[in-house]
Amino acid sequence: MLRINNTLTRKKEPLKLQKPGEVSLYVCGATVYDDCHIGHARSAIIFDVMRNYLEYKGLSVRYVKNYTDVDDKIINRAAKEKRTWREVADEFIVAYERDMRRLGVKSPTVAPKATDHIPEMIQLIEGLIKKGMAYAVAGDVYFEVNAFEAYGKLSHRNLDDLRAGARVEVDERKKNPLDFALWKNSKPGEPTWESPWGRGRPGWHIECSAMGMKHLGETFDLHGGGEDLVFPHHENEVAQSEAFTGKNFATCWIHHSFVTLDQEKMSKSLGNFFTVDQIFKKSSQFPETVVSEVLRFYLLSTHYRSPIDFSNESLKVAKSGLDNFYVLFQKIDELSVDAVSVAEDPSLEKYQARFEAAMDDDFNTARAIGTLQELRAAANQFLKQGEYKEAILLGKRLRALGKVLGFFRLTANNWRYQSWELALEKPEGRLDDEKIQALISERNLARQSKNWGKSDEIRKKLADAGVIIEDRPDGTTRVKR
RNA sequence: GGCGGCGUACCCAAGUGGUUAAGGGAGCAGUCUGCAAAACUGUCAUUCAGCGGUUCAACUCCGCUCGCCGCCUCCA
Repeated sequence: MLRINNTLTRKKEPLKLQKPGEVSLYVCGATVYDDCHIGHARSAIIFDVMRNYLEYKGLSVRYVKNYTDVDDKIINRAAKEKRTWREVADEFIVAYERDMRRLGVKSPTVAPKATDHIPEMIQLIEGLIKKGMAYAVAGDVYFEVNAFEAYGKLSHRNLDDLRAGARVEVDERKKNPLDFALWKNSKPGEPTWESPWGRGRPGWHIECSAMGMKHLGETFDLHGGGEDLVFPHHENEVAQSEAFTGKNFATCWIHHSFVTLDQEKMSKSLGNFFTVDQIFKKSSQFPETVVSEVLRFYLLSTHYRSPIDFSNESLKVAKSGLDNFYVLFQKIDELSVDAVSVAEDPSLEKYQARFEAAMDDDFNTARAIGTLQELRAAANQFLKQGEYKEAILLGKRLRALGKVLGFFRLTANNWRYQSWELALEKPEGRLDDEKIQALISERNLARQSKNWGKSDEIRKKLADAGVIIEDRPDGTTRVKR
């Protein structure tokens, strides 16, 4: 049974669904004002894996991940670059989608944009005013936190503790300094829409409530995002949504931890981040799928609620971990045994069971990867012992389970075996298949005449071009690029 | 100041109130090999930041200390 850590209760709870067999999942996506960095990649990959696993378990997942395309940062960037806010937002939506594609992240069921939901937001705000939960002041509308008695239940804080004013600018027009804007009177040059309170634009939190309710209904099973969104973003979403509907906004809240750099949170404001695009550009001699799997392997090798430190060394380790799997696949591919004729062997079920037990325990991908590695070792043992059918079966199972995590999307032939250090060096002249084969034939002739000097020279030449060769016992040569 | 998290071998990282503390990387030894690589085998924490307490039994529960980090302002 799948259990998930719920921020609301701070406990692992069994997944509870409103409709059997169907999961509604809402994730706060990106505010599109810049390229996304590894931290965003972590978020996207974690929820992609959760979604995959839910589907693997036979559930149908309706996954909504939004774009916040109206926001101060977008407006500021546009002003700085003398462009329209729309141009900026569109540019980074395209960039985000490009990065998701490269990362192998599947598209959500719906990817709504905030600006396509202005009428829904206005409706929500009007409802809140009518209920006495919000008030308008000179073109702005604020949510009144004192009117919502459960305020703080998600982030486990109470209004007294929050001691407003400590870090928030006090606005005399607010009844409570923690009251937050649902609607903002806009200044000249800013995006604006007609509203009952004059021309203006939405506040930060309301878009998620509006989009979520529209695409998933008033209550969703799962709502996720980064740890830093717990307060105030998600707390405010809970307040405004539940004040409006009188129902729970989400049954279970999932929050993941950060990617750090030298132990410090990677963030735009600190400037200590690597963008996804940078990583792909820096390692352009590897096919994108290879880089993508390396990033995934690295990001999933730590549980999602623990911070993970980013370094080239970690990527190197992830790369060699994947190499070992692909070497196995390559060896299995070389077998002449017909896989189709191989019957399932129930004794191999245990590996799958362990994988599932790990994933059922709050999506413990680190442990799940451990079970894949055990499975790999077992398959290698079978190969060593000449039990090819068992090896093939395990290989198939390995690929199937790896798929849930987004691994093994390549054939063994298309994987690249160079170690990760090469990724940060300039690309060497590449050899095409024909040249490689010619060199190998030449080397094999040299080997036959025991001309080891020449043989090693050719090996070196191939290695310099990024081609690794291994001699098999039968005298043939395995090529690893 | 308030709330929360973390500290496991050289590195990364799981984990449990009680027979062997996953797995990976690196290292070392061996099998194999012209060499190399891969794979396989063995080895690599009597110990889980420190100190107390609860318990028949704790690394796992409680308290304190030290260190690191996050949120309380935009942030995945």
